[in-house]
Amino acid sequence: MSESVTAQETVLRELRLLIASGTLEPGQQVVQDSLASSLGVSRVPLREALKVLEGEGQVTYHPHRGYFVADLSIEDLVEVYRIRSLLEDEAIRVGVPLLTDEDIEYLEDILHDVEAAAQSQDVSAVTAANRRFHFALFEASNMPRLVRLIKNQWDATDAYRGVYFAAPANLDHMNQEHRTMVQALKSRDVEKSIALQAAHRENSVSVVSQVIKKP
Amino acid sequence: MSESVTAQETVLRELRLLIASGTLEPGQQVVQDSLASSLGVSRVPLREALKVLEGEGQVTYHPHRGYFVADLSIEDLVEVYRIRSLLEDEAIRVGVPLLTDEDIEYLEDILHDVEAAAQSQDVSAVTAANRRFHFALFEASNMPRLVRLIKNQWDATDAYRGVYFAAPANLDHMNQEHRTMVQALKSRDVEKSIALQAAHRENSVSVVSQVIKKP
DNA sequence: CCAGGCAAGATTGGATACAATCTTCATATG
DNA sequence: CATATGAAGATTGTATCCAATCTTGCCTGG
Repeated sequence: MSESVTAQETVLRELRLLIASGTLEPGQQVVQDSLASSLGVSRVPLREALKVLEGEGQVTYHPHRGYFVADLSIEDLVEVYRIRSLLEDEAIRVGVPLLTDEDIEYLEDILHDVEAAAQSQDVSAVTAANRRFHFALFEASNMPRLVRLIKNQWDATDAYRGVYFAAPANLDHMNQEHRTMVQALKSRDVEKSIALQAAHRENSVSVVSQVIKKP
Repeated sequence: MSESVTAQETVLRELRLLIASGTLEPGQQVVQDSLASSLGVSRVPLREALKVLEGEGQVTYHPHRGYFVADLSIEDLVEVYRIRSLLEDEAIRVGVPLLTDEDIEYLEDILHDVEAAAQSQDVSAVTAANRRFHFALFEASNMPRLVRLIKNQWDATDAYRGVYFAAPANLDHMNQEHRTMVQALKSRDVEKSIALQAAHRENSVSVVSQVIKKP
């Protein structure tokens, strides 16, 4: 025990999981009283965590009516991915020339994690490691605000992205792309890196859009 | 009277003003108890408003130590403006071809407001009208998430930008640029619009960076 | 003189209680 | 039958109170 962190931080992490896992379904109202007690806290830290998520667009807020899990339309999805491409292209453009050999070794280490997780069909481990891989690359840009914005865009679609990693074919494809990406990074080929990242995004946008269209 | 809004919204607006006007100085701690009572509310709505500002990067938060008004370094400023250019270029690229004649009339109306405010040396009116002008343009993109991100970047430098409009020479320059911009919009010249917006940004970044360097 | 530690005060974090608002549903009314 | 009304219940919004943590400054011991 004795997590020296605050309850709002704990609650925020929990909420992200609940949303990303779909336990809290898109469109659903977040009833503060029941959720707070189910998390073992009062409504105060829960409300503060919800305000953070509101700022990230993960939930919407209507005064006196409460918070609702954000429900992405196809238009929203397209917009999020367009914004991602603007921001990620920049992060790569700036970051790749700054990559040290150690950075690339580190990226390869993470890549092993991704592949190990893929091997054992552990979807949530794949998701986590994949995220680490891409953000290790983005962070090479040394632009913390930019990286934070990219994170927000990723989070916005987390509730839908899980399905992508469920299919083994997608996993193989992803691993292939990652390896090609590392090759491009090693030769510090900015344009190729950007193109590969773009292709990577396009794959998931098409899959996620089908999930959204479904219901 | 009977503003049916919530206290947290009111407080949020007040806080923005306090920060933009420099009443709350960069780096300064936000003491919740005194600020809350000076605003006539309890700490709860204040804390929720502060969470929103934290998400926008207007204040920083350290658990058990509190909120501090964000203090931009030169590197932060450069990053904010680089991000702005990525996002604003896109908004213009998408929005300009969609502009209706009515939209442009509306923009010219706002432009009159800006010039009237400039004439009467009303710095805060200039700031407000100038913002309306640019965001009316950005909103033509029909990309609400993109517009919101741009807003955040503007807010991040609001505490410093006031000085730009204080000098009459800058005001003349700005009006000139605005008029040229409207001409470019009328001919739906995307590239020229982007270039003009970029020049506009460059002016203020150089001025603001001097303000930051000073202390 | 300086480093470390300890106690008092200040400040933030969170739980509870109550007020304000919204939602629902039964009832009345045209 | 459709619509308005209004009261009860549900839910959110905020104030207050107490607990937890941090800061400050004094004191001690070296």
